[in-house]
Amino acid sequence: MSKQDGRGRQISARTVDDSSATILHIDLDAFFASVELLDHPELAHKPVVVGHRSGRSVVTAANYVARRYGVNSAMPMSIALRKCPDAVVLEPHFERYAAYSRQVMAIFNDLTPLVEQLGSDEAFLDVAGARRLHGSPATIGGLIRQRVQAETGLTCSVGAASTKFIAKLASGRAKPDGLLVIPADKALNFLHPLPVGAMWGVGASTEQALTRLGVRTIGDIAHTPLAVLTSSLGEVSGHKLFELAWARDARTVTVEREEKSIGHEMTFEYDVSDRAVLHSEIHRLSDEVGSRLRRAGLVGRTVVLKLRYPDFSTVTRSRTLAEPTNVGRRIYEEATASFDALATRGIRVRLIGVRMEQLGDGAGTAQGLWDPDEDWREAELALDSVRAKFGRGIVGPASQLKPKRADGGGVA
DNA sequence: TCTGGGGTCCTAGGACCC
DNA sequence: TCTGGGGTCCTAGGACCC
Repeated sequence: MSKQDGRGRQISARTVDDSSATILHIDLDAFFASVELLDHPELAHKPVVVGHRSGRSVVTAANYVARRYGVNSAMPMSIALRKCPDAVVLEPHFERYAAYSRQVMAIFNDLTPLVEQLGSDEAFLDVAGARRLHGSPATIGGLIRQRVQAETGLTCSVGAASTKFIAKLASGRAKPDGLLVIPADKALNFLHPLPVGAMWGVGASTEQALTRLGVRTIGDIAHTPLAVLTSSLGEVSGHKLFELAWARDARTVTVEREEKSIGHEMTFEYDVSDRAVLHSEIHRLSDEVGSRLRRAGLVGRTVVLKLRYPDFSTVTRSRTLAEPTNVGRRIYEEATASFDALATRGIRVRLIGVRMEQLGDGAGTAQGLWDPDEDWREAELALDSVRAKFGRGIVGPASQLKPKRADGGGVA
């Protein structure tokens, strides 16, 4: 088995000792865009972005051609189209992505049970125990790349190292369609020249704070006194960054992690001030959160309401219940109470969200039982609340009563 | 240029108890 | 009358990631 560098070029397997690099990080290349291109191969050499063309949407994914124009995921669509007016915009198909994701994760699980999935397009694998069966880490990485390509038509990039952090950076450097092995004794050579922004956990804000300290590379972090880092970034973040800068990362590959919160939120296409509309939206979101809790067999104790105003400032209000619940109606009551305490007349809202925290096992409680009628009844209640406001049989003013979702779909 | 939706984690202040 | 220190829970905000 040979290895490949970051552009898919073959390099000799004998040049690298991969025996220490038993953690793989695998990342599908431009995942959503690549799935769309399977259906539109004629667009492969054109700039393609996945997302909605309309007002407030952002780029969900961009292929590598589009990225050459400076287009990236999470970028506002309006900016992306200004940077790349010829980009082909494709609507997302999340269920298809989920199906491909399951298929790819199944390939990983074929090779080792130690798979930690991150989102829909990434995973860490611990292949230390899979070596006898499948070969060295680089061999397994190559095998995965072949199988993913052959069975789905998608390409992925693989990083192999002795820690999660280095493996993740390595897959990033291997992109697109590459494999990169970083043996343990080469980790610092690889790590120290990289800019601080490459670090996991360093975003725009932390990068600014580090720049103020004159710290530009990961090597600079490693040679900054720990006390300087902690006083500027906080105790925990300072320690973490310092340890990672010396390639010390004890995190293991964890197969299952329990959920800490479940929530839904939505951005209106136009700012909404009508309280009846906002109430019924809180109702819809609460019902969705409730039914997701029930499906997962969970209950929650803290209800969080989130509002974002037209100036993009965001507030949250939370209420902790004496008794945990998974009933949409209860969630709605608490979220609405928070809303009413917060929202003055004429307030305009850009985004509204409902989240449930402090989750616990709902099995064995009365509320853990699934009531198939409940969502239906609550949908009726939501309608009633709107009718009570405007009178039965009218649906106006349409622009306010039917907030369009940012994705263009209507809301009942 | 104007910012989605799903999350996790950290900080800091205040209440409350011992 | 003035005042401690630790621990836990709750709340709000913000950074960050995919």
